[in-house]
Amino acid sequence: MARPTIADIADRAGVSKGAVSFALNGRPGVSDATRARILQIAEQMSWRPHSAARALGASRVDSVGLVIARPARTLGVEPFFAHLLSGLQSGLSARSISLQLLIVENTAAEIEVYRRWASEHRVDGVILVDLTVKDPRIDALRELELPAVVIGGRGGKGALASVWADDRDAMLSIVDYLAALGHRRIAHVAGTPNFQHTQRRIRAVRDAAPRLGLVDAPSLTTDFSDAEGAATTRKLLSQADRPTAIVYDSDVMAVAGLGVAMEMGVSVPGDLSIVAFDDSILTQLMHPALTALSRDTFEFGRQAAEVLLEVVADPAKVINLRTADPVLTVRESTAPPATH
Amino acid sequence: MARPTIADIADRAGVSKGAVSFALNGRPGVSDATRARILQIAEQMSWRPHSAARALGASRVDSVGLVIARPARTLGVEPFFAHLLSGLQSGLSARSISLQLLIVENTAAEIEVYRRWASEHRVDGVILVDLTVKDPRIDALRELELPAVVIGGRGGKGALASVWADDRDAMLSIVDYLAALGHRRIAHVAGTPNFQHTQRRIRAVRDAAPRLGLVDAPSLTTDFSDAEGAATTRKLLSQADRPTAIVYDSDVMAVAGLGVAMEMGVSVPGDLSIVAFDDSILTQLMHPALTALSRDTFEFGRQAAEVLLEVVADPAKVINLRTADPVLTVRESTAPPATH
DNA sequence: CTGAAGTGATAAACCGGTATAGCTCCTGCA
DNA sequence: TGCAGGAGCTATACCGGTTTATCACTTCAG
Repeated sequence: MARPTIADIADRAGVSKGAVSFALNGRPGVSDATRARILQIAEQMSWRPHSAARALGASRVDSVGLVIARPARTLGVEPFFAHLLSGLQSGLSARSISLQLLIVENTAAEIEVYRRWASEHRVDGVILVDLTVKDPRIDALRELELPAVVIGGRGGKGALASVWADDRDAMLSIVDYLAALGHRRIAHVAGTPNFQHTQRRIRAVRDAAPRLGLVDAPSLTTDFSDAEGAATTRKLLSQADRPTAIVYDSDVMAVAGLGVAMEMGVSVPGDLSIVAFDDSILTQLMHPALTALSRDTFEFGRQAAEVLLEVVADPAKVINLRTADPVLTVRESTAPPATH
Repeated sequence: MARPTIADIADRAGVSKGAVSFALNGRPGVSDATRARILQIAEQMSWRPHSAARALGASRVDSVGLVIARPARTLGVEPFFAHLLSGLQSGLSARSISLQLLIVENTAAEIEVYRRWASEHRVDGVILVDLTVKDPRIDALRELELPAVVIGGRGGKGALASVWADDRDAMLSIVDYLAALGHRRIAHVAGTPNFQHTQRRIRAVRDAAPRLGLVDAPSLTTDFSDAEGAATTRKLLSQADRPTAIVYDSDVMAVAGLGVAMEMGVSVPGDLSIVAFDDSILTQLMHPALTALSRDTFEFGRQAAEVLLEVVADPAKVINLRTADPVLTVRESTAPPATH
């Protein structure tokens, strides 16, 4: 017999389909002896529930979705998503819930996917990444009544559950460290301005500047690409009063920045300190290796999965979980500024 | 009405459920007029099929799976999977088939996933990557009767469909180019020896050596990590007769190798030419930018998706599709060897 | 004029589970 | 002795589609 159904098990055990269902789902209604017998037969026939049948009856599909709205070209270089995925799966596998992944070009397409998933009952809930200012996805998901958890930002006014890290504190820890080394001209090469976390990081730099006596602390926004990271660095290093330290919002941009420094004959960390707001193997492949802020992205994903499952189980619940703070891993790209 | 079913549509149209099903699936049994009316009502009620219900009835779930058996840590740096995913989706989205992604630690876990997916009817077929010599997954999938397409290798003796690129020709194009530049001492830092493509590349180097008059052409295997890439490079460059050119099986190892060369005072491309057997943004971030073999991974994924859908539709079909040959993108890391 | 074939539809079975109403014992208590 | 109540199980409806058997009716060939 290729793929046994509960009817087959019921036959063999000499009981009804209902009894088998009760036994397999650990609910009352069968004696311990019968339950044991049924479980043994199921095991022996290597029975597994047909996911579609279960979904149809129980109106849950044991599957959650993740849509990433970024051009594929910029993906993959950053290990962020790979780690996040692993973490998510680790959190989901406990209850053997599967993950649907979709990469789309933009937010409009992403919302369209949610709409389709909701109407086709393909997922029980979704995970939101790259939260933007006034993010249209929040309203869309609420309207669709699709359970969701936001990663890396707050889910709007009491709307969606979220798992977030404190970007502000993280950025402050970087700027504090650089200031302690003696830097007073610190620049910030930021990401896309419409991302919430970009805004928070920019604000953190701006707010810290007076307290630390920074002469100048500009935040320049980019599109997160290596090209703009390089171009912005070139601009910064061409100024009369060039910064003695630059903080990059991503490791890719930091690497691009390092390349520009070398190309312009600016020594790192002698003339310029570099910090990446994100860690990966990239930062360690460089010479000098880059000082970077390490986040436990795997754990991040794991927690997000758990929160999502809670929200799926009880959509009324609103959870805002703050994860462990990221830590600054100091390597070779930071040093006190040259005295002149 | 939140989520209309075909019964609702049938009510409104004044026909039976069956007629609605026929109309929506474009099969005979209803008149053109009725069909048009039903389609219009469905559209107006923004009806979408309930995926589980359809799966249960039609015994296909419109979903395929991809399992990647690699530690998450080594993923993500290479954009290979991100591009492959996008390509796969592009090929699947046409028939709105969704993709299940799972990252696991090893092949045993991967096979376990296939077993589960098959018995739970979660996917119609799977995509296999990282084919090894005597790959146990092939037999497992055949036994499970799960349609599959192999990416980057042949699917065994007439067993599984495959989409593959010619690694041998690609490697030859690299070695030919280096030999034409004048290099006679060429080393090959290969990946894991149990991967089929590693074997093919090693064989290609070995076979080409006599024809090109290479003095020495060792292939050294690694675990694909930056650490082993660096260590192997260190060993090669410490030899009395060090190679004047090194070909790396991955871009990450090539970057690590470049770092070692710099650290040992070996100038690139003056004293050493470097080629990466895989392209990505990484190679372009370096100084010098690395000469690399570019493959159209997106297209690769798209074709794999199409082949898989054909195999799902007709499991008896065996397709072996050879994709476009990769091309060598020459950048700054290759030059004729120094004369001494 | 009759029978065969074709068209456009319906009703009902079915896919493989879950949920529920109801039935049969058995036990305990008044 | 009677009856409430619970344990243990069965029968059946149901989820939302697909598929098949069947049927009424038209058309057309013989």
